[in-house]
Amino acid sequence: MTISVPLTRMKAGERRELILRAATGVFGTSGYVGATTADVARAAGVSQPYVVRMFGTKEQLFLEVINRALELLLAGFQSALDDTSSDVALEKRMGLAYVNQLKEHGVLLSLMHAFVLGREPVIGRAARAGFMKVYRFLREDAGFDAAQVQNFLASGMLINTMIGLDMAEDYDGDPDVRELMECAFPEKVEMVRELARKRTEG
Amino acid sequence: MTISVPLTRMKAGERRELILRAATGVFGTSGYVGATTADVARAAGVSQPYVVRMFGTKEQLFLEVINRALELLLAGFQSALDDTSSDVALEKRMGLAYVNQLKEHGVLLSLMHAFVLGREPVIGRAARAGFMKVYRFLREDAGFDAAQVQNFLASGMLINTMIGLDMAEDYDGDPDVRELMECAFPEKVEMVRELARKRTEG
DNA sequence: GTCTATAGGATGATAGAC
DNA sequence: GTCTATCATCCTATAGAC
Repeated sequence: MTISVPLTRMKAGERRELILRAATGVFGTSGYVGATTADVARAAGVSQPYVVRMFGTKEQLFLEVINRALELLLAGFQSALDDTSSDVALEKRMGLAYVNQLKEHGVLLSLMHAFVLGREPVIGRAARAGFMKVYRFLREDAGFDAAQVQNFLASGMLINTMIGLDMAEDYDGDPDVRELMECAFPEKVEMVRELARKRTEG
Repeated sequence: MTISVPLTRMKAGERRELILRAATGVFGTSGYVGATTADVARAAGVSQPYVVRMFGTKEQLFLEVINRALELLLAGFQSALDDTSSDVALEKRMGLAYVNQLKEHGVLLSLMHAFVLGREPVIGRAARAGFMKVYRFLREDAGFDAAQVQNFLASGMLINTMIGLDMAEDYDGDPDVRELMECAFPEKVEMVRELARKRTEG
């Protein structure tokens, strides 16, 4: 009698997280429509039907991806809020928390893709609700005033855009791009460029 | 002998502009991947194969759409730059020129969709080049300093995001949304809401 | 829990008539 | 210049075995 359990078996919860991470990267790169469930499956090392089986539909998978991204983002903000040890201003700590989300590719970009699909009935509603959740966290929990929130979110959207553009591809080292990025996220430019380099090589 | 020319005939140049306008709206709503050539054809009142015939591929059509959008945007900026009659500050005039592009649906959103597709080989390159064109116009022609450009572009990306989210759909009249939008484009909130209303009704 | 096979639907693009 | 018909591809989702 041989062991019939495949070596690749694991608990559903673990696979779920694995697939969600993979999906985050894929949706971040290709967007909701452009990403295929087969892309996600390949990235996660499972079969395409399994992805669908586990999440029901591609749409539901995407919703879980952006909900997870929101949780990560708000958790990062909450940590920045709680960390009163450093003497760095709150606004700056929050900015760093935002940029730190770039460590996992697709977290911010998946959200960005959702944010420009407001006319999709289901995704649009979720995207608006998610955006407002962030807004209210900044306004209420973090205590930002209206101008601060606007500034903060605007910078965030510019960062998203430049990451989405994949600026490092054609303009790595371009002084104009460098100037723009330093303005948008000083102290973090090196980290961003390094991430881009790592991807190009890997 | 009867007239065999269909009533719908027109010169290619006119149809071209007609289709480009329609495509701008469709791509703005659904994004590059989500928009279909059939959607564009329907919006333009022509057949789907005709759209493909005229532009070669969907990709080339999209490239023409974003190039046209860039031309409109830069032309608007140039006008704001030339108009020295008013005593409004240049930065503000440029901001109004930006928001005025909302009058044609899809101009800003098509660009935004392109901006988050940096990893698409062809579209990504065009998107980066277009973004840098705007950047250099602001920096050199308009004479903005680094911080001004960063601020201006950040506000622009936030505006794009809120338009893309279609905020008016669920949050029309919400005081939080109103506050955020007034911050982002004062004097223009009414115009934007009116456009949203017109769409909902029409 | 995970896979293979495949159905079913949409979509980009071509062929060819008028 | 514009349309109808149609092909080939791709992709989501289902069925069912192990």
